[in-house]
Amino acid sequence: MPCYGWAPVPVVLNPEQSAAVAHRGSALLVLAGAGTGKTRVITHRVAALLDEGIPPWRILAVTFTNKAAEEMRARIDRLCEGRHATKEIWVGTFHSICARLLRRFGQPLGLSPHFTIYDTADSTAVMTKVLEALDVSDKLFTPRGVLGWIDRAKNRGLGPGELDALGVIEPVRSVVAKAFAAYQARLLAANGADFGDLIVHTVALLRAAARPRETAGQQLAGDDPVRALLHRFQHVVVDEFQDTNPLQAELVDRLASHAELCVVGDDDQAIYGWRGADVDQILRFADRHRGTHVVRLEHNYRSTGLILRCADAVIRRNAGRLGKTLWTDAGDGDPVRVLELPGEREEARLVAHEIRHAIDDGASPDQFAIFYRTHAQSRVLEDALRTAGLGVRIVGGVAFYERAEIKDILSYLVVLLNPDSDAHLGRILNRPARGIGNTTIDRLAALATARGTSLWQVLPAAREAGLGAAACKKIAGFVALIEQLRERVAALPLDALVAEVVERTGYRESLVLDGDEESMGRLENLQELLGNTEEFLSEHPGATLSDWLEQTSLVGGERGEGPRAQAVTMMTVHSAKGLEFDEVYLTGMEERVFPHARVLEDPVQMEEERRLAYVAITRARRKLTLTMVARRRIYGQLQPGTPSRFVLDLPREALATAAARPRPQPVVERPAPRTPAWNEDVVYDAAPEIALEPDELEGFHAEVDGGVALFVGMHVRHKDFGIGELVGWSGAGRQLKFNLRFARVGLKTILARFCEPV
DNA sequence: TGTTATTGTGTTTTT
DNA sequence: CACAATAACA
Repeated sequence: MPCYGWAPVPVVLNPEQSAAVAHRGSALLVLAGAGTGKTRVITHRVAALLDEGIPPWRILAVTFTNKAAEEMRARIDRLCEGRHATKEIWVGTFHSICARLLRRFGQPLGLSPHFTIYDTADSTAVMTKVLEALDVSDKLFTPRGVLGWIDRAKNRGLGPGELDALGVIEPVRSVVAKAFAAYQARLLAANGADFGDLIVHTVALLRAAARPRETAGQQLAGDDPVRALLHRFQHVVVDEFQDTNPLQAELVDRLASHAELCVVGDDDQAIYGWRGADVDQILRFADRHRGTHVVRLEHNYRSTGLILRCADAVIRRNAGRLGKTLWTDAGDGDPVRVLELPGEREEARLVAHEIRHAIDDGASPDQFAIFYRTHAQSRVLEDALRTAGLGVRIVGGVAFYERAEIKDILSYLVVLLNPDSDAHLGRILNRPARGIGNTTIDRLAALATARGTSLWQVLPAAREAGLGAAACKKIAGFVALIEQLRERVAALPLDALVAEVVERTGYRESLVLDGDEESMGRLENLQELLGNTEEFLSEHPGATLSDWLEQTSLVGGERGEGPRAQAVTMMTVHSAKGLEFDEVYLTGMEERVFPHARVLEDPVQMEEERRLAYVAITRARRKLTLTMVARRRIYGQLQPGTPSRFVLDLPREALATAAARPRPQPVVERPAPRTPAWNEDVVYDAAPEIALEPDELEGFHAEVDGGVALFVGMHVRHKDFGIGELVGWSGAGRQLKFNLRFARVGLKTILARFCEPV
């Protein structure tokens, strides 16, 4: 992830940052507010360690997202400028680091080096089979629900027999326990691991290696490489520590068992509680590590004063926080805007329209970001941006890699490396249709179960499964196809291999023969997959199939074409964590959207939602616009929208108003020095004094006349006066009047029908 | 056995 | 409203 535009970051580290960089000799906890130079501290710390002579391979840096890992590596490289072999530093996400370790050392656990990482869809497919076999009510036990319990168990390091700790009540507990065990057995037999397993298995390895040798078994004795791993790292740095779950915390502790540990985090940005993350990890860190040194970073270098005021107004209403207050010396900056529009199309058009104009005036597209709470909101926005001729880059999104045709081809690729992966083999056996029907597959699966082997193993024995000659012939053809392709894996470069799979399996041909619109779309998607593969190969020369599969399962994707600098970025607020942009549009600021309908009843989740809003606001450097709509389509039904409580929490003097009220001066003031709240009782901020009443928002309402969304600040052309800025309006229809400010003639009130939108 | 129509069904967020 | 799972068809 590049650095977006300018940043008013001082050349020299401030005293707190320096302290965090320089501290040695005990565990270090850096409590770093948004935009306070957290990544800077980490990268400088790593660079300093290298300068002190620590070998790069003895340093480990862990992040949560691949974007963060990429950026961190890039910044370390830049800082070290060829002075050190930075390639040898281990930088990665929890999951990628664990996958790497398991490929190398996972054999004792039953994982071969080419084990398959199961994504959510793969796991669901397996669990569906498991529940069918258990013959339990599929109303009461959905694959998703059971997997949810299993995931929660894994996040806390619990096995099928330890579900009590989760507080699962009885009929559920025993069913989940059975399903859990059966699911793990299937995954292991298929040489597969789901996301949670990556951590679970790695911790198991490290636990075993840490035990005294006599109990650890033969193969772990002596020059055990895993044991060596425990001594490998001298320094471990963990970013976004507030989002670790208990098992990940154990993983960190073990990897750092002979290292100095530095964790960086912000309790106000903990937004992954639903995934098992537990802020307690950060709260209890000092208890687990004696002599922990704590550094707090509160000086914000990212955002302007009024943006920070808004952020503070939102987050201060949370009770359970350590209580930081960000401050800046950057000045107020532009007021934050709140705009209401009639519907989501208008909302999208407004955003597109404004960005279009800014770009026409010379702004760079990558300065802009559009955030939303859920992916479902992205579609309308994407359409509007494309209509406005803007390049779009969508992070995550209605995942490209989850589309049927993509999953099919990727399943072929998985099978080429790991034919025992039943879930993937079962998926492609008859895709494209080659006359291997469900009954055939069911019988083969039954035989595999009876023999305790994988599906692939029984394919040559199709006859013994009671199948007719025709079916056997087709199976044999399929086996031959896969085996031919397997021979090509080592022979072809990655992109050629993928192309060959699309071709030789007859997949492309079947789509071409179909010829309808949908199939054409699928063909395009396959083309895009090929493009992504080529891009990956050029970024990672010599990458193997294994590398590519890991990338697709762990990294997910970005959608959009063209160079990044030419595109506006769209993403969920969750994906935005850790990033920053000059100008941010935060859309869908309505109750039931953000905060999401599902959290309204639960105060704990509501606090997380509030932190999410805080994260969103603090991404903006210079300009922040919040939009909300009067009516939104949910479930295909028009639903009235009410302003988000987070909007109502904003201090009115930080907002742009229709009446262009004189702007007050106060920035967030430097807070009085406070004794560190660390490990004491939580500090509660004083009650907020200013907040918006719902009716105060009226001045912001935008309206639509003739299909054009109106909003304060938009530009309008008049044939005599030229271009003017809209400062307000009155009336409606033919009587709609604009209050406009023109550069030459100043303020004018003009009938709207004499003006046209620019 | 494979394709198509219909009826449910359900939606946060991610590695 | 979309999409998936099911039912009815060819």
